[in-house]
Amino acid sequence: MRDSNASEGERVPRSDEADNAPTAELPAVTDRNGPARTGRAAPGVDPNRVRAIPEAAVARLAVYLRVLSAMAEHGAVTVSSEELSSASGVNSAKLRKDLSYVGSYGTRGVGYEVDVLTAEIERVLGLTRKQKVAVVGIGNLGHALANYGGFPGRGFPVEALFDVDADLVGVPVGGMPVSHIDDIPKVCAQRGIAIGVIATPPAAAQSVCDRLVQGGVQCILNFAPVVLRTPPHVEVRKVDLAIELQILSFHVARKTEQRTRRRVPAARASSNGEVV
Amino acid sequence: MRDSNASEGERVPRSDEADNAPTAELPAVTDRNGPARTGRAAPGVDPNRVRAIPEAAVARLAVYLRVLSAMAEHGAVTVSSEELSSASGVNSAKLRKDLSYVGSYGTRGVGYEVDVLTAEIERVLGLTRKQKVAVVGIGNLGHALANYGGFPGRGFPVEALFDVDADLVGVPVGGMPVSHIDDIPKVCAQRGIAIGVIATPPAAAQSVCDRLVQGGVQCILNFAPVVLRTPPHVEVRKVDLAIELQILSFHVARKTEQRTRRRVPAARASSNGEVV
DNA sequence: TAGCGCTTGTGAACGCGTGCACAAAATCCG
DNA sequence: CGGATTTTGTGCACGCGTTCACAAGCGCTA
Ligand SMILES: NC(=O)c1ccc[n+]([C@@H]2O[C@H](COP(=O)([O-])OP(=O)(O)OC[C@H]3O[C@@H](n4cnc5c(N)ncnc54)[C@H](O)[C@@H]3O)[C@@H](O)[C@H]2O)c1
Ligand SMILES: NC(=O)c1ccc[n+]([C@@H]2O[C@H](COP(=O)([O-])OP(=O)(O)OC[C@H]3O[C@@H](n4cnc5c(N)ncnc54)[C@H](O)[C@@H]3O)[C@@H](O)[C@H]2O)c1
Repeated sequence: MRDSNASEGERVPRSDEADNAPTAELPAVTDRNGPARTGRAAPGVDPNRVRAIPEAAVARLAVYLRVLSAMAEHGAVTVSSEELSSASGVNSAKLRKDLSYVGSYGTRGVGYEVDVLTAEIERVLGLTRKQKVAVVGIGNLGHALANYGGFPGRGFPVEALFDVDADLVGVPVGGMPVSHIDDIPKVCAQRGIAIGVIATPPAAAQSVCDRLVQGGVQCILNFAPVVLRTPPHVEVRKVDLAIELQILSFHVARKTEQRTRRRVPAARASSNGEVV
Repeated sequence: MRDSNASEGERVPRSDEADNAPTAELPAVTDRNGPARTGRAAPGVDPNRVRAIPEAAVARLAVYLRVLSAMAEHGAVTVSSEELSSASGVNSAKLRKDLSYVGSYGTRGVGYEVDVLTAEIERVLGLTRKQKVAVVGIGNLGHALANYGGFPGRGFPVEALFDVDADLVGVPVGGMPVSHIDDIPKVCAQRGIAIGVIATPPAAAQSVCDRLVQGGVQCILNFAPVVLRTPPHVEVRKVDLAIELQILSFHVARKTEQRTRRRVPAARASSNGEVV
């Protein structure tokens, strides 16, 4: 996904390490290792195993978390891998493999305790500490993001808003006044903001990104359809809706093409000889 | 990469065909979304198969398209794989491999003609025919989507809006009046809408999805944080912003954990001698 | 307590995507 | 006109993620 949106993780290294960089693409996901704190790594497990969690698995763990929380609200106490996987839309073997990255918190013959599993996934995903979010570009999309209750509700309080528009500065949006983009570095550093969301026009995105980095922001979620250049330590994820639509469009085209081909058996051959 | 988005189209097959689902995702990647080739996922060997383009490659092709269009505006006539790849944030070998799925339209020693390459990628992605889009749920997000010029501008005209709210029905948003969700099947079928975008509250998403499918929609872009169940022929991609934030949060956690461990030299060395 | 049925956890195989490295092709230039 | 130069296109190898299949483990029951 994957990604991403799967599909994804397209970070461009800044200038210096420009060309031969192995970089980007699946930026070396993890190596968390076992015990650390919080407790007993599963008994009998290789003591100092350094395990990397595939990014795709991280994305799915977040889905499991959402499903688990819905199940908990519904009163469920335990859940089997079969139930959880079908509710999450994945294969049960894959689910168990994903959970094995988290640790061994299931009971054979029974399943998983919903609250335990929830807590452990949250621990691994680093959700025990709330990450503060700043939104830059309070236009159509920025307004929606600022008003959205789903972020604070999931441990991502929106603690700063920025725009360049003088008419917007000072105006409260979603209960938070908009600041000017010149203050991005200062405000982000002061408030300890970890995640920056860019919802500005594409032309402004890179400069906004630079200021966020300057302010100590560690991750960026980018809605502007441009490739951002960042230093290696900053993680970037992009959400490009036009690309999503184009991927869907591709599938439509493929399907209708197949259907047409089936109806008209004598299709032409393309230049490279393959049947089209 | 999903992630992304994934990526990562997590479609759950409707009841009947339970396990062998092609899945697709990543997010992603993308990532974005994820794996699963675009060719027929048929278990049997399809002899004269359509060239299967990896979904990740499709996502990147869409990026190349955007970059190419920017280059064309800038007056570029030809472009080398090196230029295009660095502007797109990918490895040049990968870019050439991606383009090879499209065909051989480059000139060795020179590069690619911008307009030719653009046209060929558009052809492969099925962008030669405009795909009509409907947006359901004209709230915060739906408003932003309906007002967004980037969709029509890229060949995805928004041709219908729907909401359940009686106060909204009939009101024009972004130049298009809102219809009632009960009319989804009828209107979608009439106007030949291919892509449905779901921006309703999670609880309403599945029923909206069902109606879109009923109206003949072939693809769905889902913003509601729920797993949609659809018949096998309907392609679903999800955009879950909370999951994006959680993935970023995971990276933050990993980094700070590493940093902490490094500061506390009591850390053990792993068996293979590498510093942990 | 022993046996049985159920579910977890994971080793191992497989398949796919990525990156490397180079031959092929086309242009440039002397 | 032939060699040097540039850049494409791709065969191949490697590594990661997915999937299978099953042993290990736990609770229940007799
Ligand atoms: N609206 C959507 O549904 C949608 C969908 C996909 C992508 N996007 C992308 O998201 C971004 C925002 O879209 P939008 O529809 O909200 O645009 P918008 O024009 O409504 O809002 C942009 C906002 O950014 C502000 N801005 C302009 N320059 C700025 C700068 N240098 N620093 C800070 N703020 C600045 C503007 O004042 C405005 O408030 C765009 O890049 C767009 O391509 C939007
Ligand atoms: N706003 C964001 O930035 C954001 C971010 C991430 C995810 N989302 C998700 O996107 C979806 C929409 O978010 P929003 O902020 O726009 O919500 P919203 O409450 O502002 O808007 C929801 C709209 O859907 C309409 N609606 C309710 N039930 C409906 C039904 N059965 N059929 C059709 N329409 C119906 C409502 O009338 C309303 O207009 C939600 O699922 C939310 O979780 C939103």
